[in-house]
Amino acid sequence: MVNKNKVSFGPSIRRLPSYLNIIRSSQSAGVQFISGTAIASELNQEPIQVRKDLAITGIIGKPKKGYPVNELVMAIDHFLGWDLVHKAIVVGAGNLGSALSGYQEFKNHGLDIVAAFDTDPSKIGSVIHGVPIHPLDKLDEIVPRIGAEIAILTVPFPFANSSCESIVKAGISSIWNFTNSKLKVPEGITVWREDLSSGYAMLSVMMKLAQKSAVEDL
Amino acid sequence: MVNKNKVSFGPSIRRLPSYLNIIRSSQSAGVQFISGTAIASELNQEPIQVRKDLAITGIIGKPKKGYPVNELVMAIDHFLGWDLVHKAIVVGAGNLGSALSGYQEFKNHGLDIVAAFDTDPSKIGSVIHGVPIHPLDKLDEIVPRIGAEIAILTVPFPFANSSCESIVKAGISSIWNFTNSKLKVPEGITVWREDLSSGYAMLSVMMKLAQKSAVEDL
DNA sequence: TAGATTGTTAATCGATTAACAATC
DNA sequence: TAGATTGTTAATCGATTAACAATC
Repeated sequence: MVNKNKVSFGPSIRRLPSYLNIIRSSQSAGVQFISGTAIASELNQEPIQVRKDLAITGIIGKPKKGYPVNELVMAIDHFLGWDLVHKAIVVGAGNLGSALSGYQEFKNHGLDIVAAFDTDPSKIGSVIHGVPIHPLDKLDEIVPRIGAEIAILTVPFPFANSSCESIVKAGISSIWNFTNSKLKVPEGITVWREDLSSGYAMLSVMMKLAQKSAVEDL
Repeated sequence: MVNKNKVSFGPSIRRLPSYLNIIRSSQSAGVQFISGTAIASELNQEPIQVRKDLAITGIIGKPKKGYPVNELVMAIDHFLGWDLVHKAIVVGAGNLGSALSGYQEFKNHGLDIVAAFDTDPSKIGSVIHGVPIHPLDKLDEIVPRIGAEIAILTVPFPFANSSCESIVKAGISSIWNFTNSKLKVPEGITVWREDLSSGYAMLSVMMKLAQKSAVEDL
């Protein structure tokens, strides 16, 4: 039971969705085969990296031709678990929660947002992007009924951990955490934290470097 | 001019914002010193990793006591460039754009969202979270006037590259890209892509692994 | 056929972790 | 003082990149 929470090939997994985008658009263009070289050049990457990444999905390409597009799409979808539908709820129906509820793309990846929860009485009862908003204290009752597996957590920071507890208590075992809070969860609960601050940290540092090298270029 | 676009210490930079959160809350609790050990245990990390990460900011700790909280906050803020204010615009004033405009936290990190742009006539002229929405074709005129440096790109996928072109033409050199599109930009433009799909890919694969190990536990 | 592209094996690179003397 | 915590140096680990024979 070692490494229970360690996902190998993290970087490769994170790159697969970009490949899938490109491959899918070749697919709808009616192309039969796509080479790792072509995918790489589209993304400004090295071809060897694309080949290594695709290898983890189990797909086998043909020398000179590339990878069979239809099989490749299926292989990536399956590897990512995107060929299965998971019902999800949004907890915290603010702007971000609304935005995610409306993301058509997620539906193509098997993420089916079926309900949202909030404490604001003015929101409860209304519907955003086809998703009904329920009172937060009905989690226990509604989650088992609708069979939700995933909670998308978009409450304000101070409410993150209490909401998380309610979510776990309601029987959900996977949480996509958009708050800045490091959630304290019992063993067996899967959490992925989407950290916008760290994204801005990267942009900000890159900006500093760009300015510096622009000065050096003078 | 090698490595112009390579940021060293990427993983460390991405972890710094989490540390900053914890250190800031110690700061407001009036604590004078915080140890790497304490930060690590808060985040379920190894202390050595925290020490290594903090070292890149130039801060020096005191054996047995830890790091001086006030100096540490300043060191991280400065290293990340968060001690400077950058004016930003939102391009694409949908739900996600609105959500980001309202993020109070970003303001604390020097990100000042001063305008939004959209093509939808029903949105133009209105104000979200204090941010006025302008017509997209006024980018050229308004960006130089307000001195915006950063564009937060939250348009739907098909409009990503054309919007990006307009943004660059208007004189902006840093783009925070929330679309799924790999942007084609001229040299010297800094882009950070915030990729929600790759986040969901990670969650999804982790869910598969969790189910598998739950079965193995029987 | 000739040559583009594959999968594999090996080399390099960078990040994480370990070990430990220094020290407040 | 004793011991917790630091910064540094070395070891390990994992990811990326290079090299290349196999092949359609």
